[in-house]
Amino acid sequence: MNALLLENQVCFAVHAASRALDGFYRRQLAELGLTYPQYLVMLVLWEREPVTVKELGVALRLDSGTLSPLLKRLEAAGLVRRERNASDERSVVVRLTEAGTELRQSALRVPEHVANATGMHLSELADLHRTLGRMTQALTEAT
Amino acid sequence: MNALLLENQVCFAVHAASRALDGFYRRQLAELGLTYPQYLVMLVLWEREPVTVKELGVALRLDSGTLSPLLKRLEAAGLVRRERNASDERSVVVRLTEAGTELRQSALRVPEHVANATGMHLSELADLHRTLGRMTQALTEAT
DNA sequence: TGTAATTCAATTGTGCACAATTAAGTTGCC
DNA sequence: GGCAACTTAATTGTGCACAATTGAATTACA
Repeated sequence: MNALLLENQVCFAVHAASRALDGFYRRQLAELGLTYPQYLVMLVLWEREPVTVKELGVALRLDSGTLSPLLKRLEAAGLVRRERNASDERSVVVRLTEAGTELRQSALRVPEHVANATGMHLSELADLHRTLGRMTQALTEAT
Repeated sequence: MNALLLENQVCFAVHAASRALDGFYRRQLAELGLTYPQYLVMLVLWEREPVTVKELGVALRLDSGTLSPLLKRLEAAGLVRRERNASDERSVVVRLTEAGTELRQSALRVPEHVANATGMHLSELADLHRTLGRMTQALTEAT
């Protein structure tokens, strides 16, 4: 077996799956006016608002180079507000606007659509979730 | 269970795994002077050269908007040559240079390093590969 | 108290991804 | 032969990802 064969590389399978998922979300989220990474940010906000940019970065493993312009676009779309923390001027707190809060209702049906589109059983998805989590953890810690 | 909880979403697990893998490859491939997508293109070329841009797009599921600038960077790095097909001027054929061919030797050890870094057994990786392939297929076909 | 180290966000620059469009070339069909 | 339909790359524009740097603010501590 040739180690360099594209078909043999799990890396490519992960990469391709990620893009396929991204593409599916793009179609689903178009009517909400969100991209996939913007949707991920909104998920965190719907869970526990307000959050700082720092906290968003930890939750999503993204840095400010990605988050700053993304949050500006969400702000321009009227879904979030950003304000400096009065007690620590270094940190920026992100809050939902009313429109941002309301968007949650429209987003509720998305996960089910995606789960259906994968053609997999919930138990398989749970397995996959667990396996990928373990792999991500190991890769993050590896040199 | 809250369907919109970030932790419950397989989508995020796939997304995060893809980026973790990308990051690990970035470190591994830095000394070869390749990015991860460039490495994927080189894998195809090492397998079956020459190939057209079209064929690369099919193999990697990427369009010319991604491939054209990427191939120009590989050409600027002296790893590939691009030339129009004489019999069909629409198609561009990509070939390895000598340096591009030789780079394969240095790339041979990369897959093993990655496999180790995932902390998973080969059988688990094979399972994961199969599962993701199935999911990607289903998502691509879904509306 | 004053300074060094740290924290946090923003910015800059490079590269990937994809939609939409453009342009050139080929093929099919009358 | 001539025109319509199709194929193939390239380009343009938008957005994500991350490294490196900058700058402001806070904290630690000598």
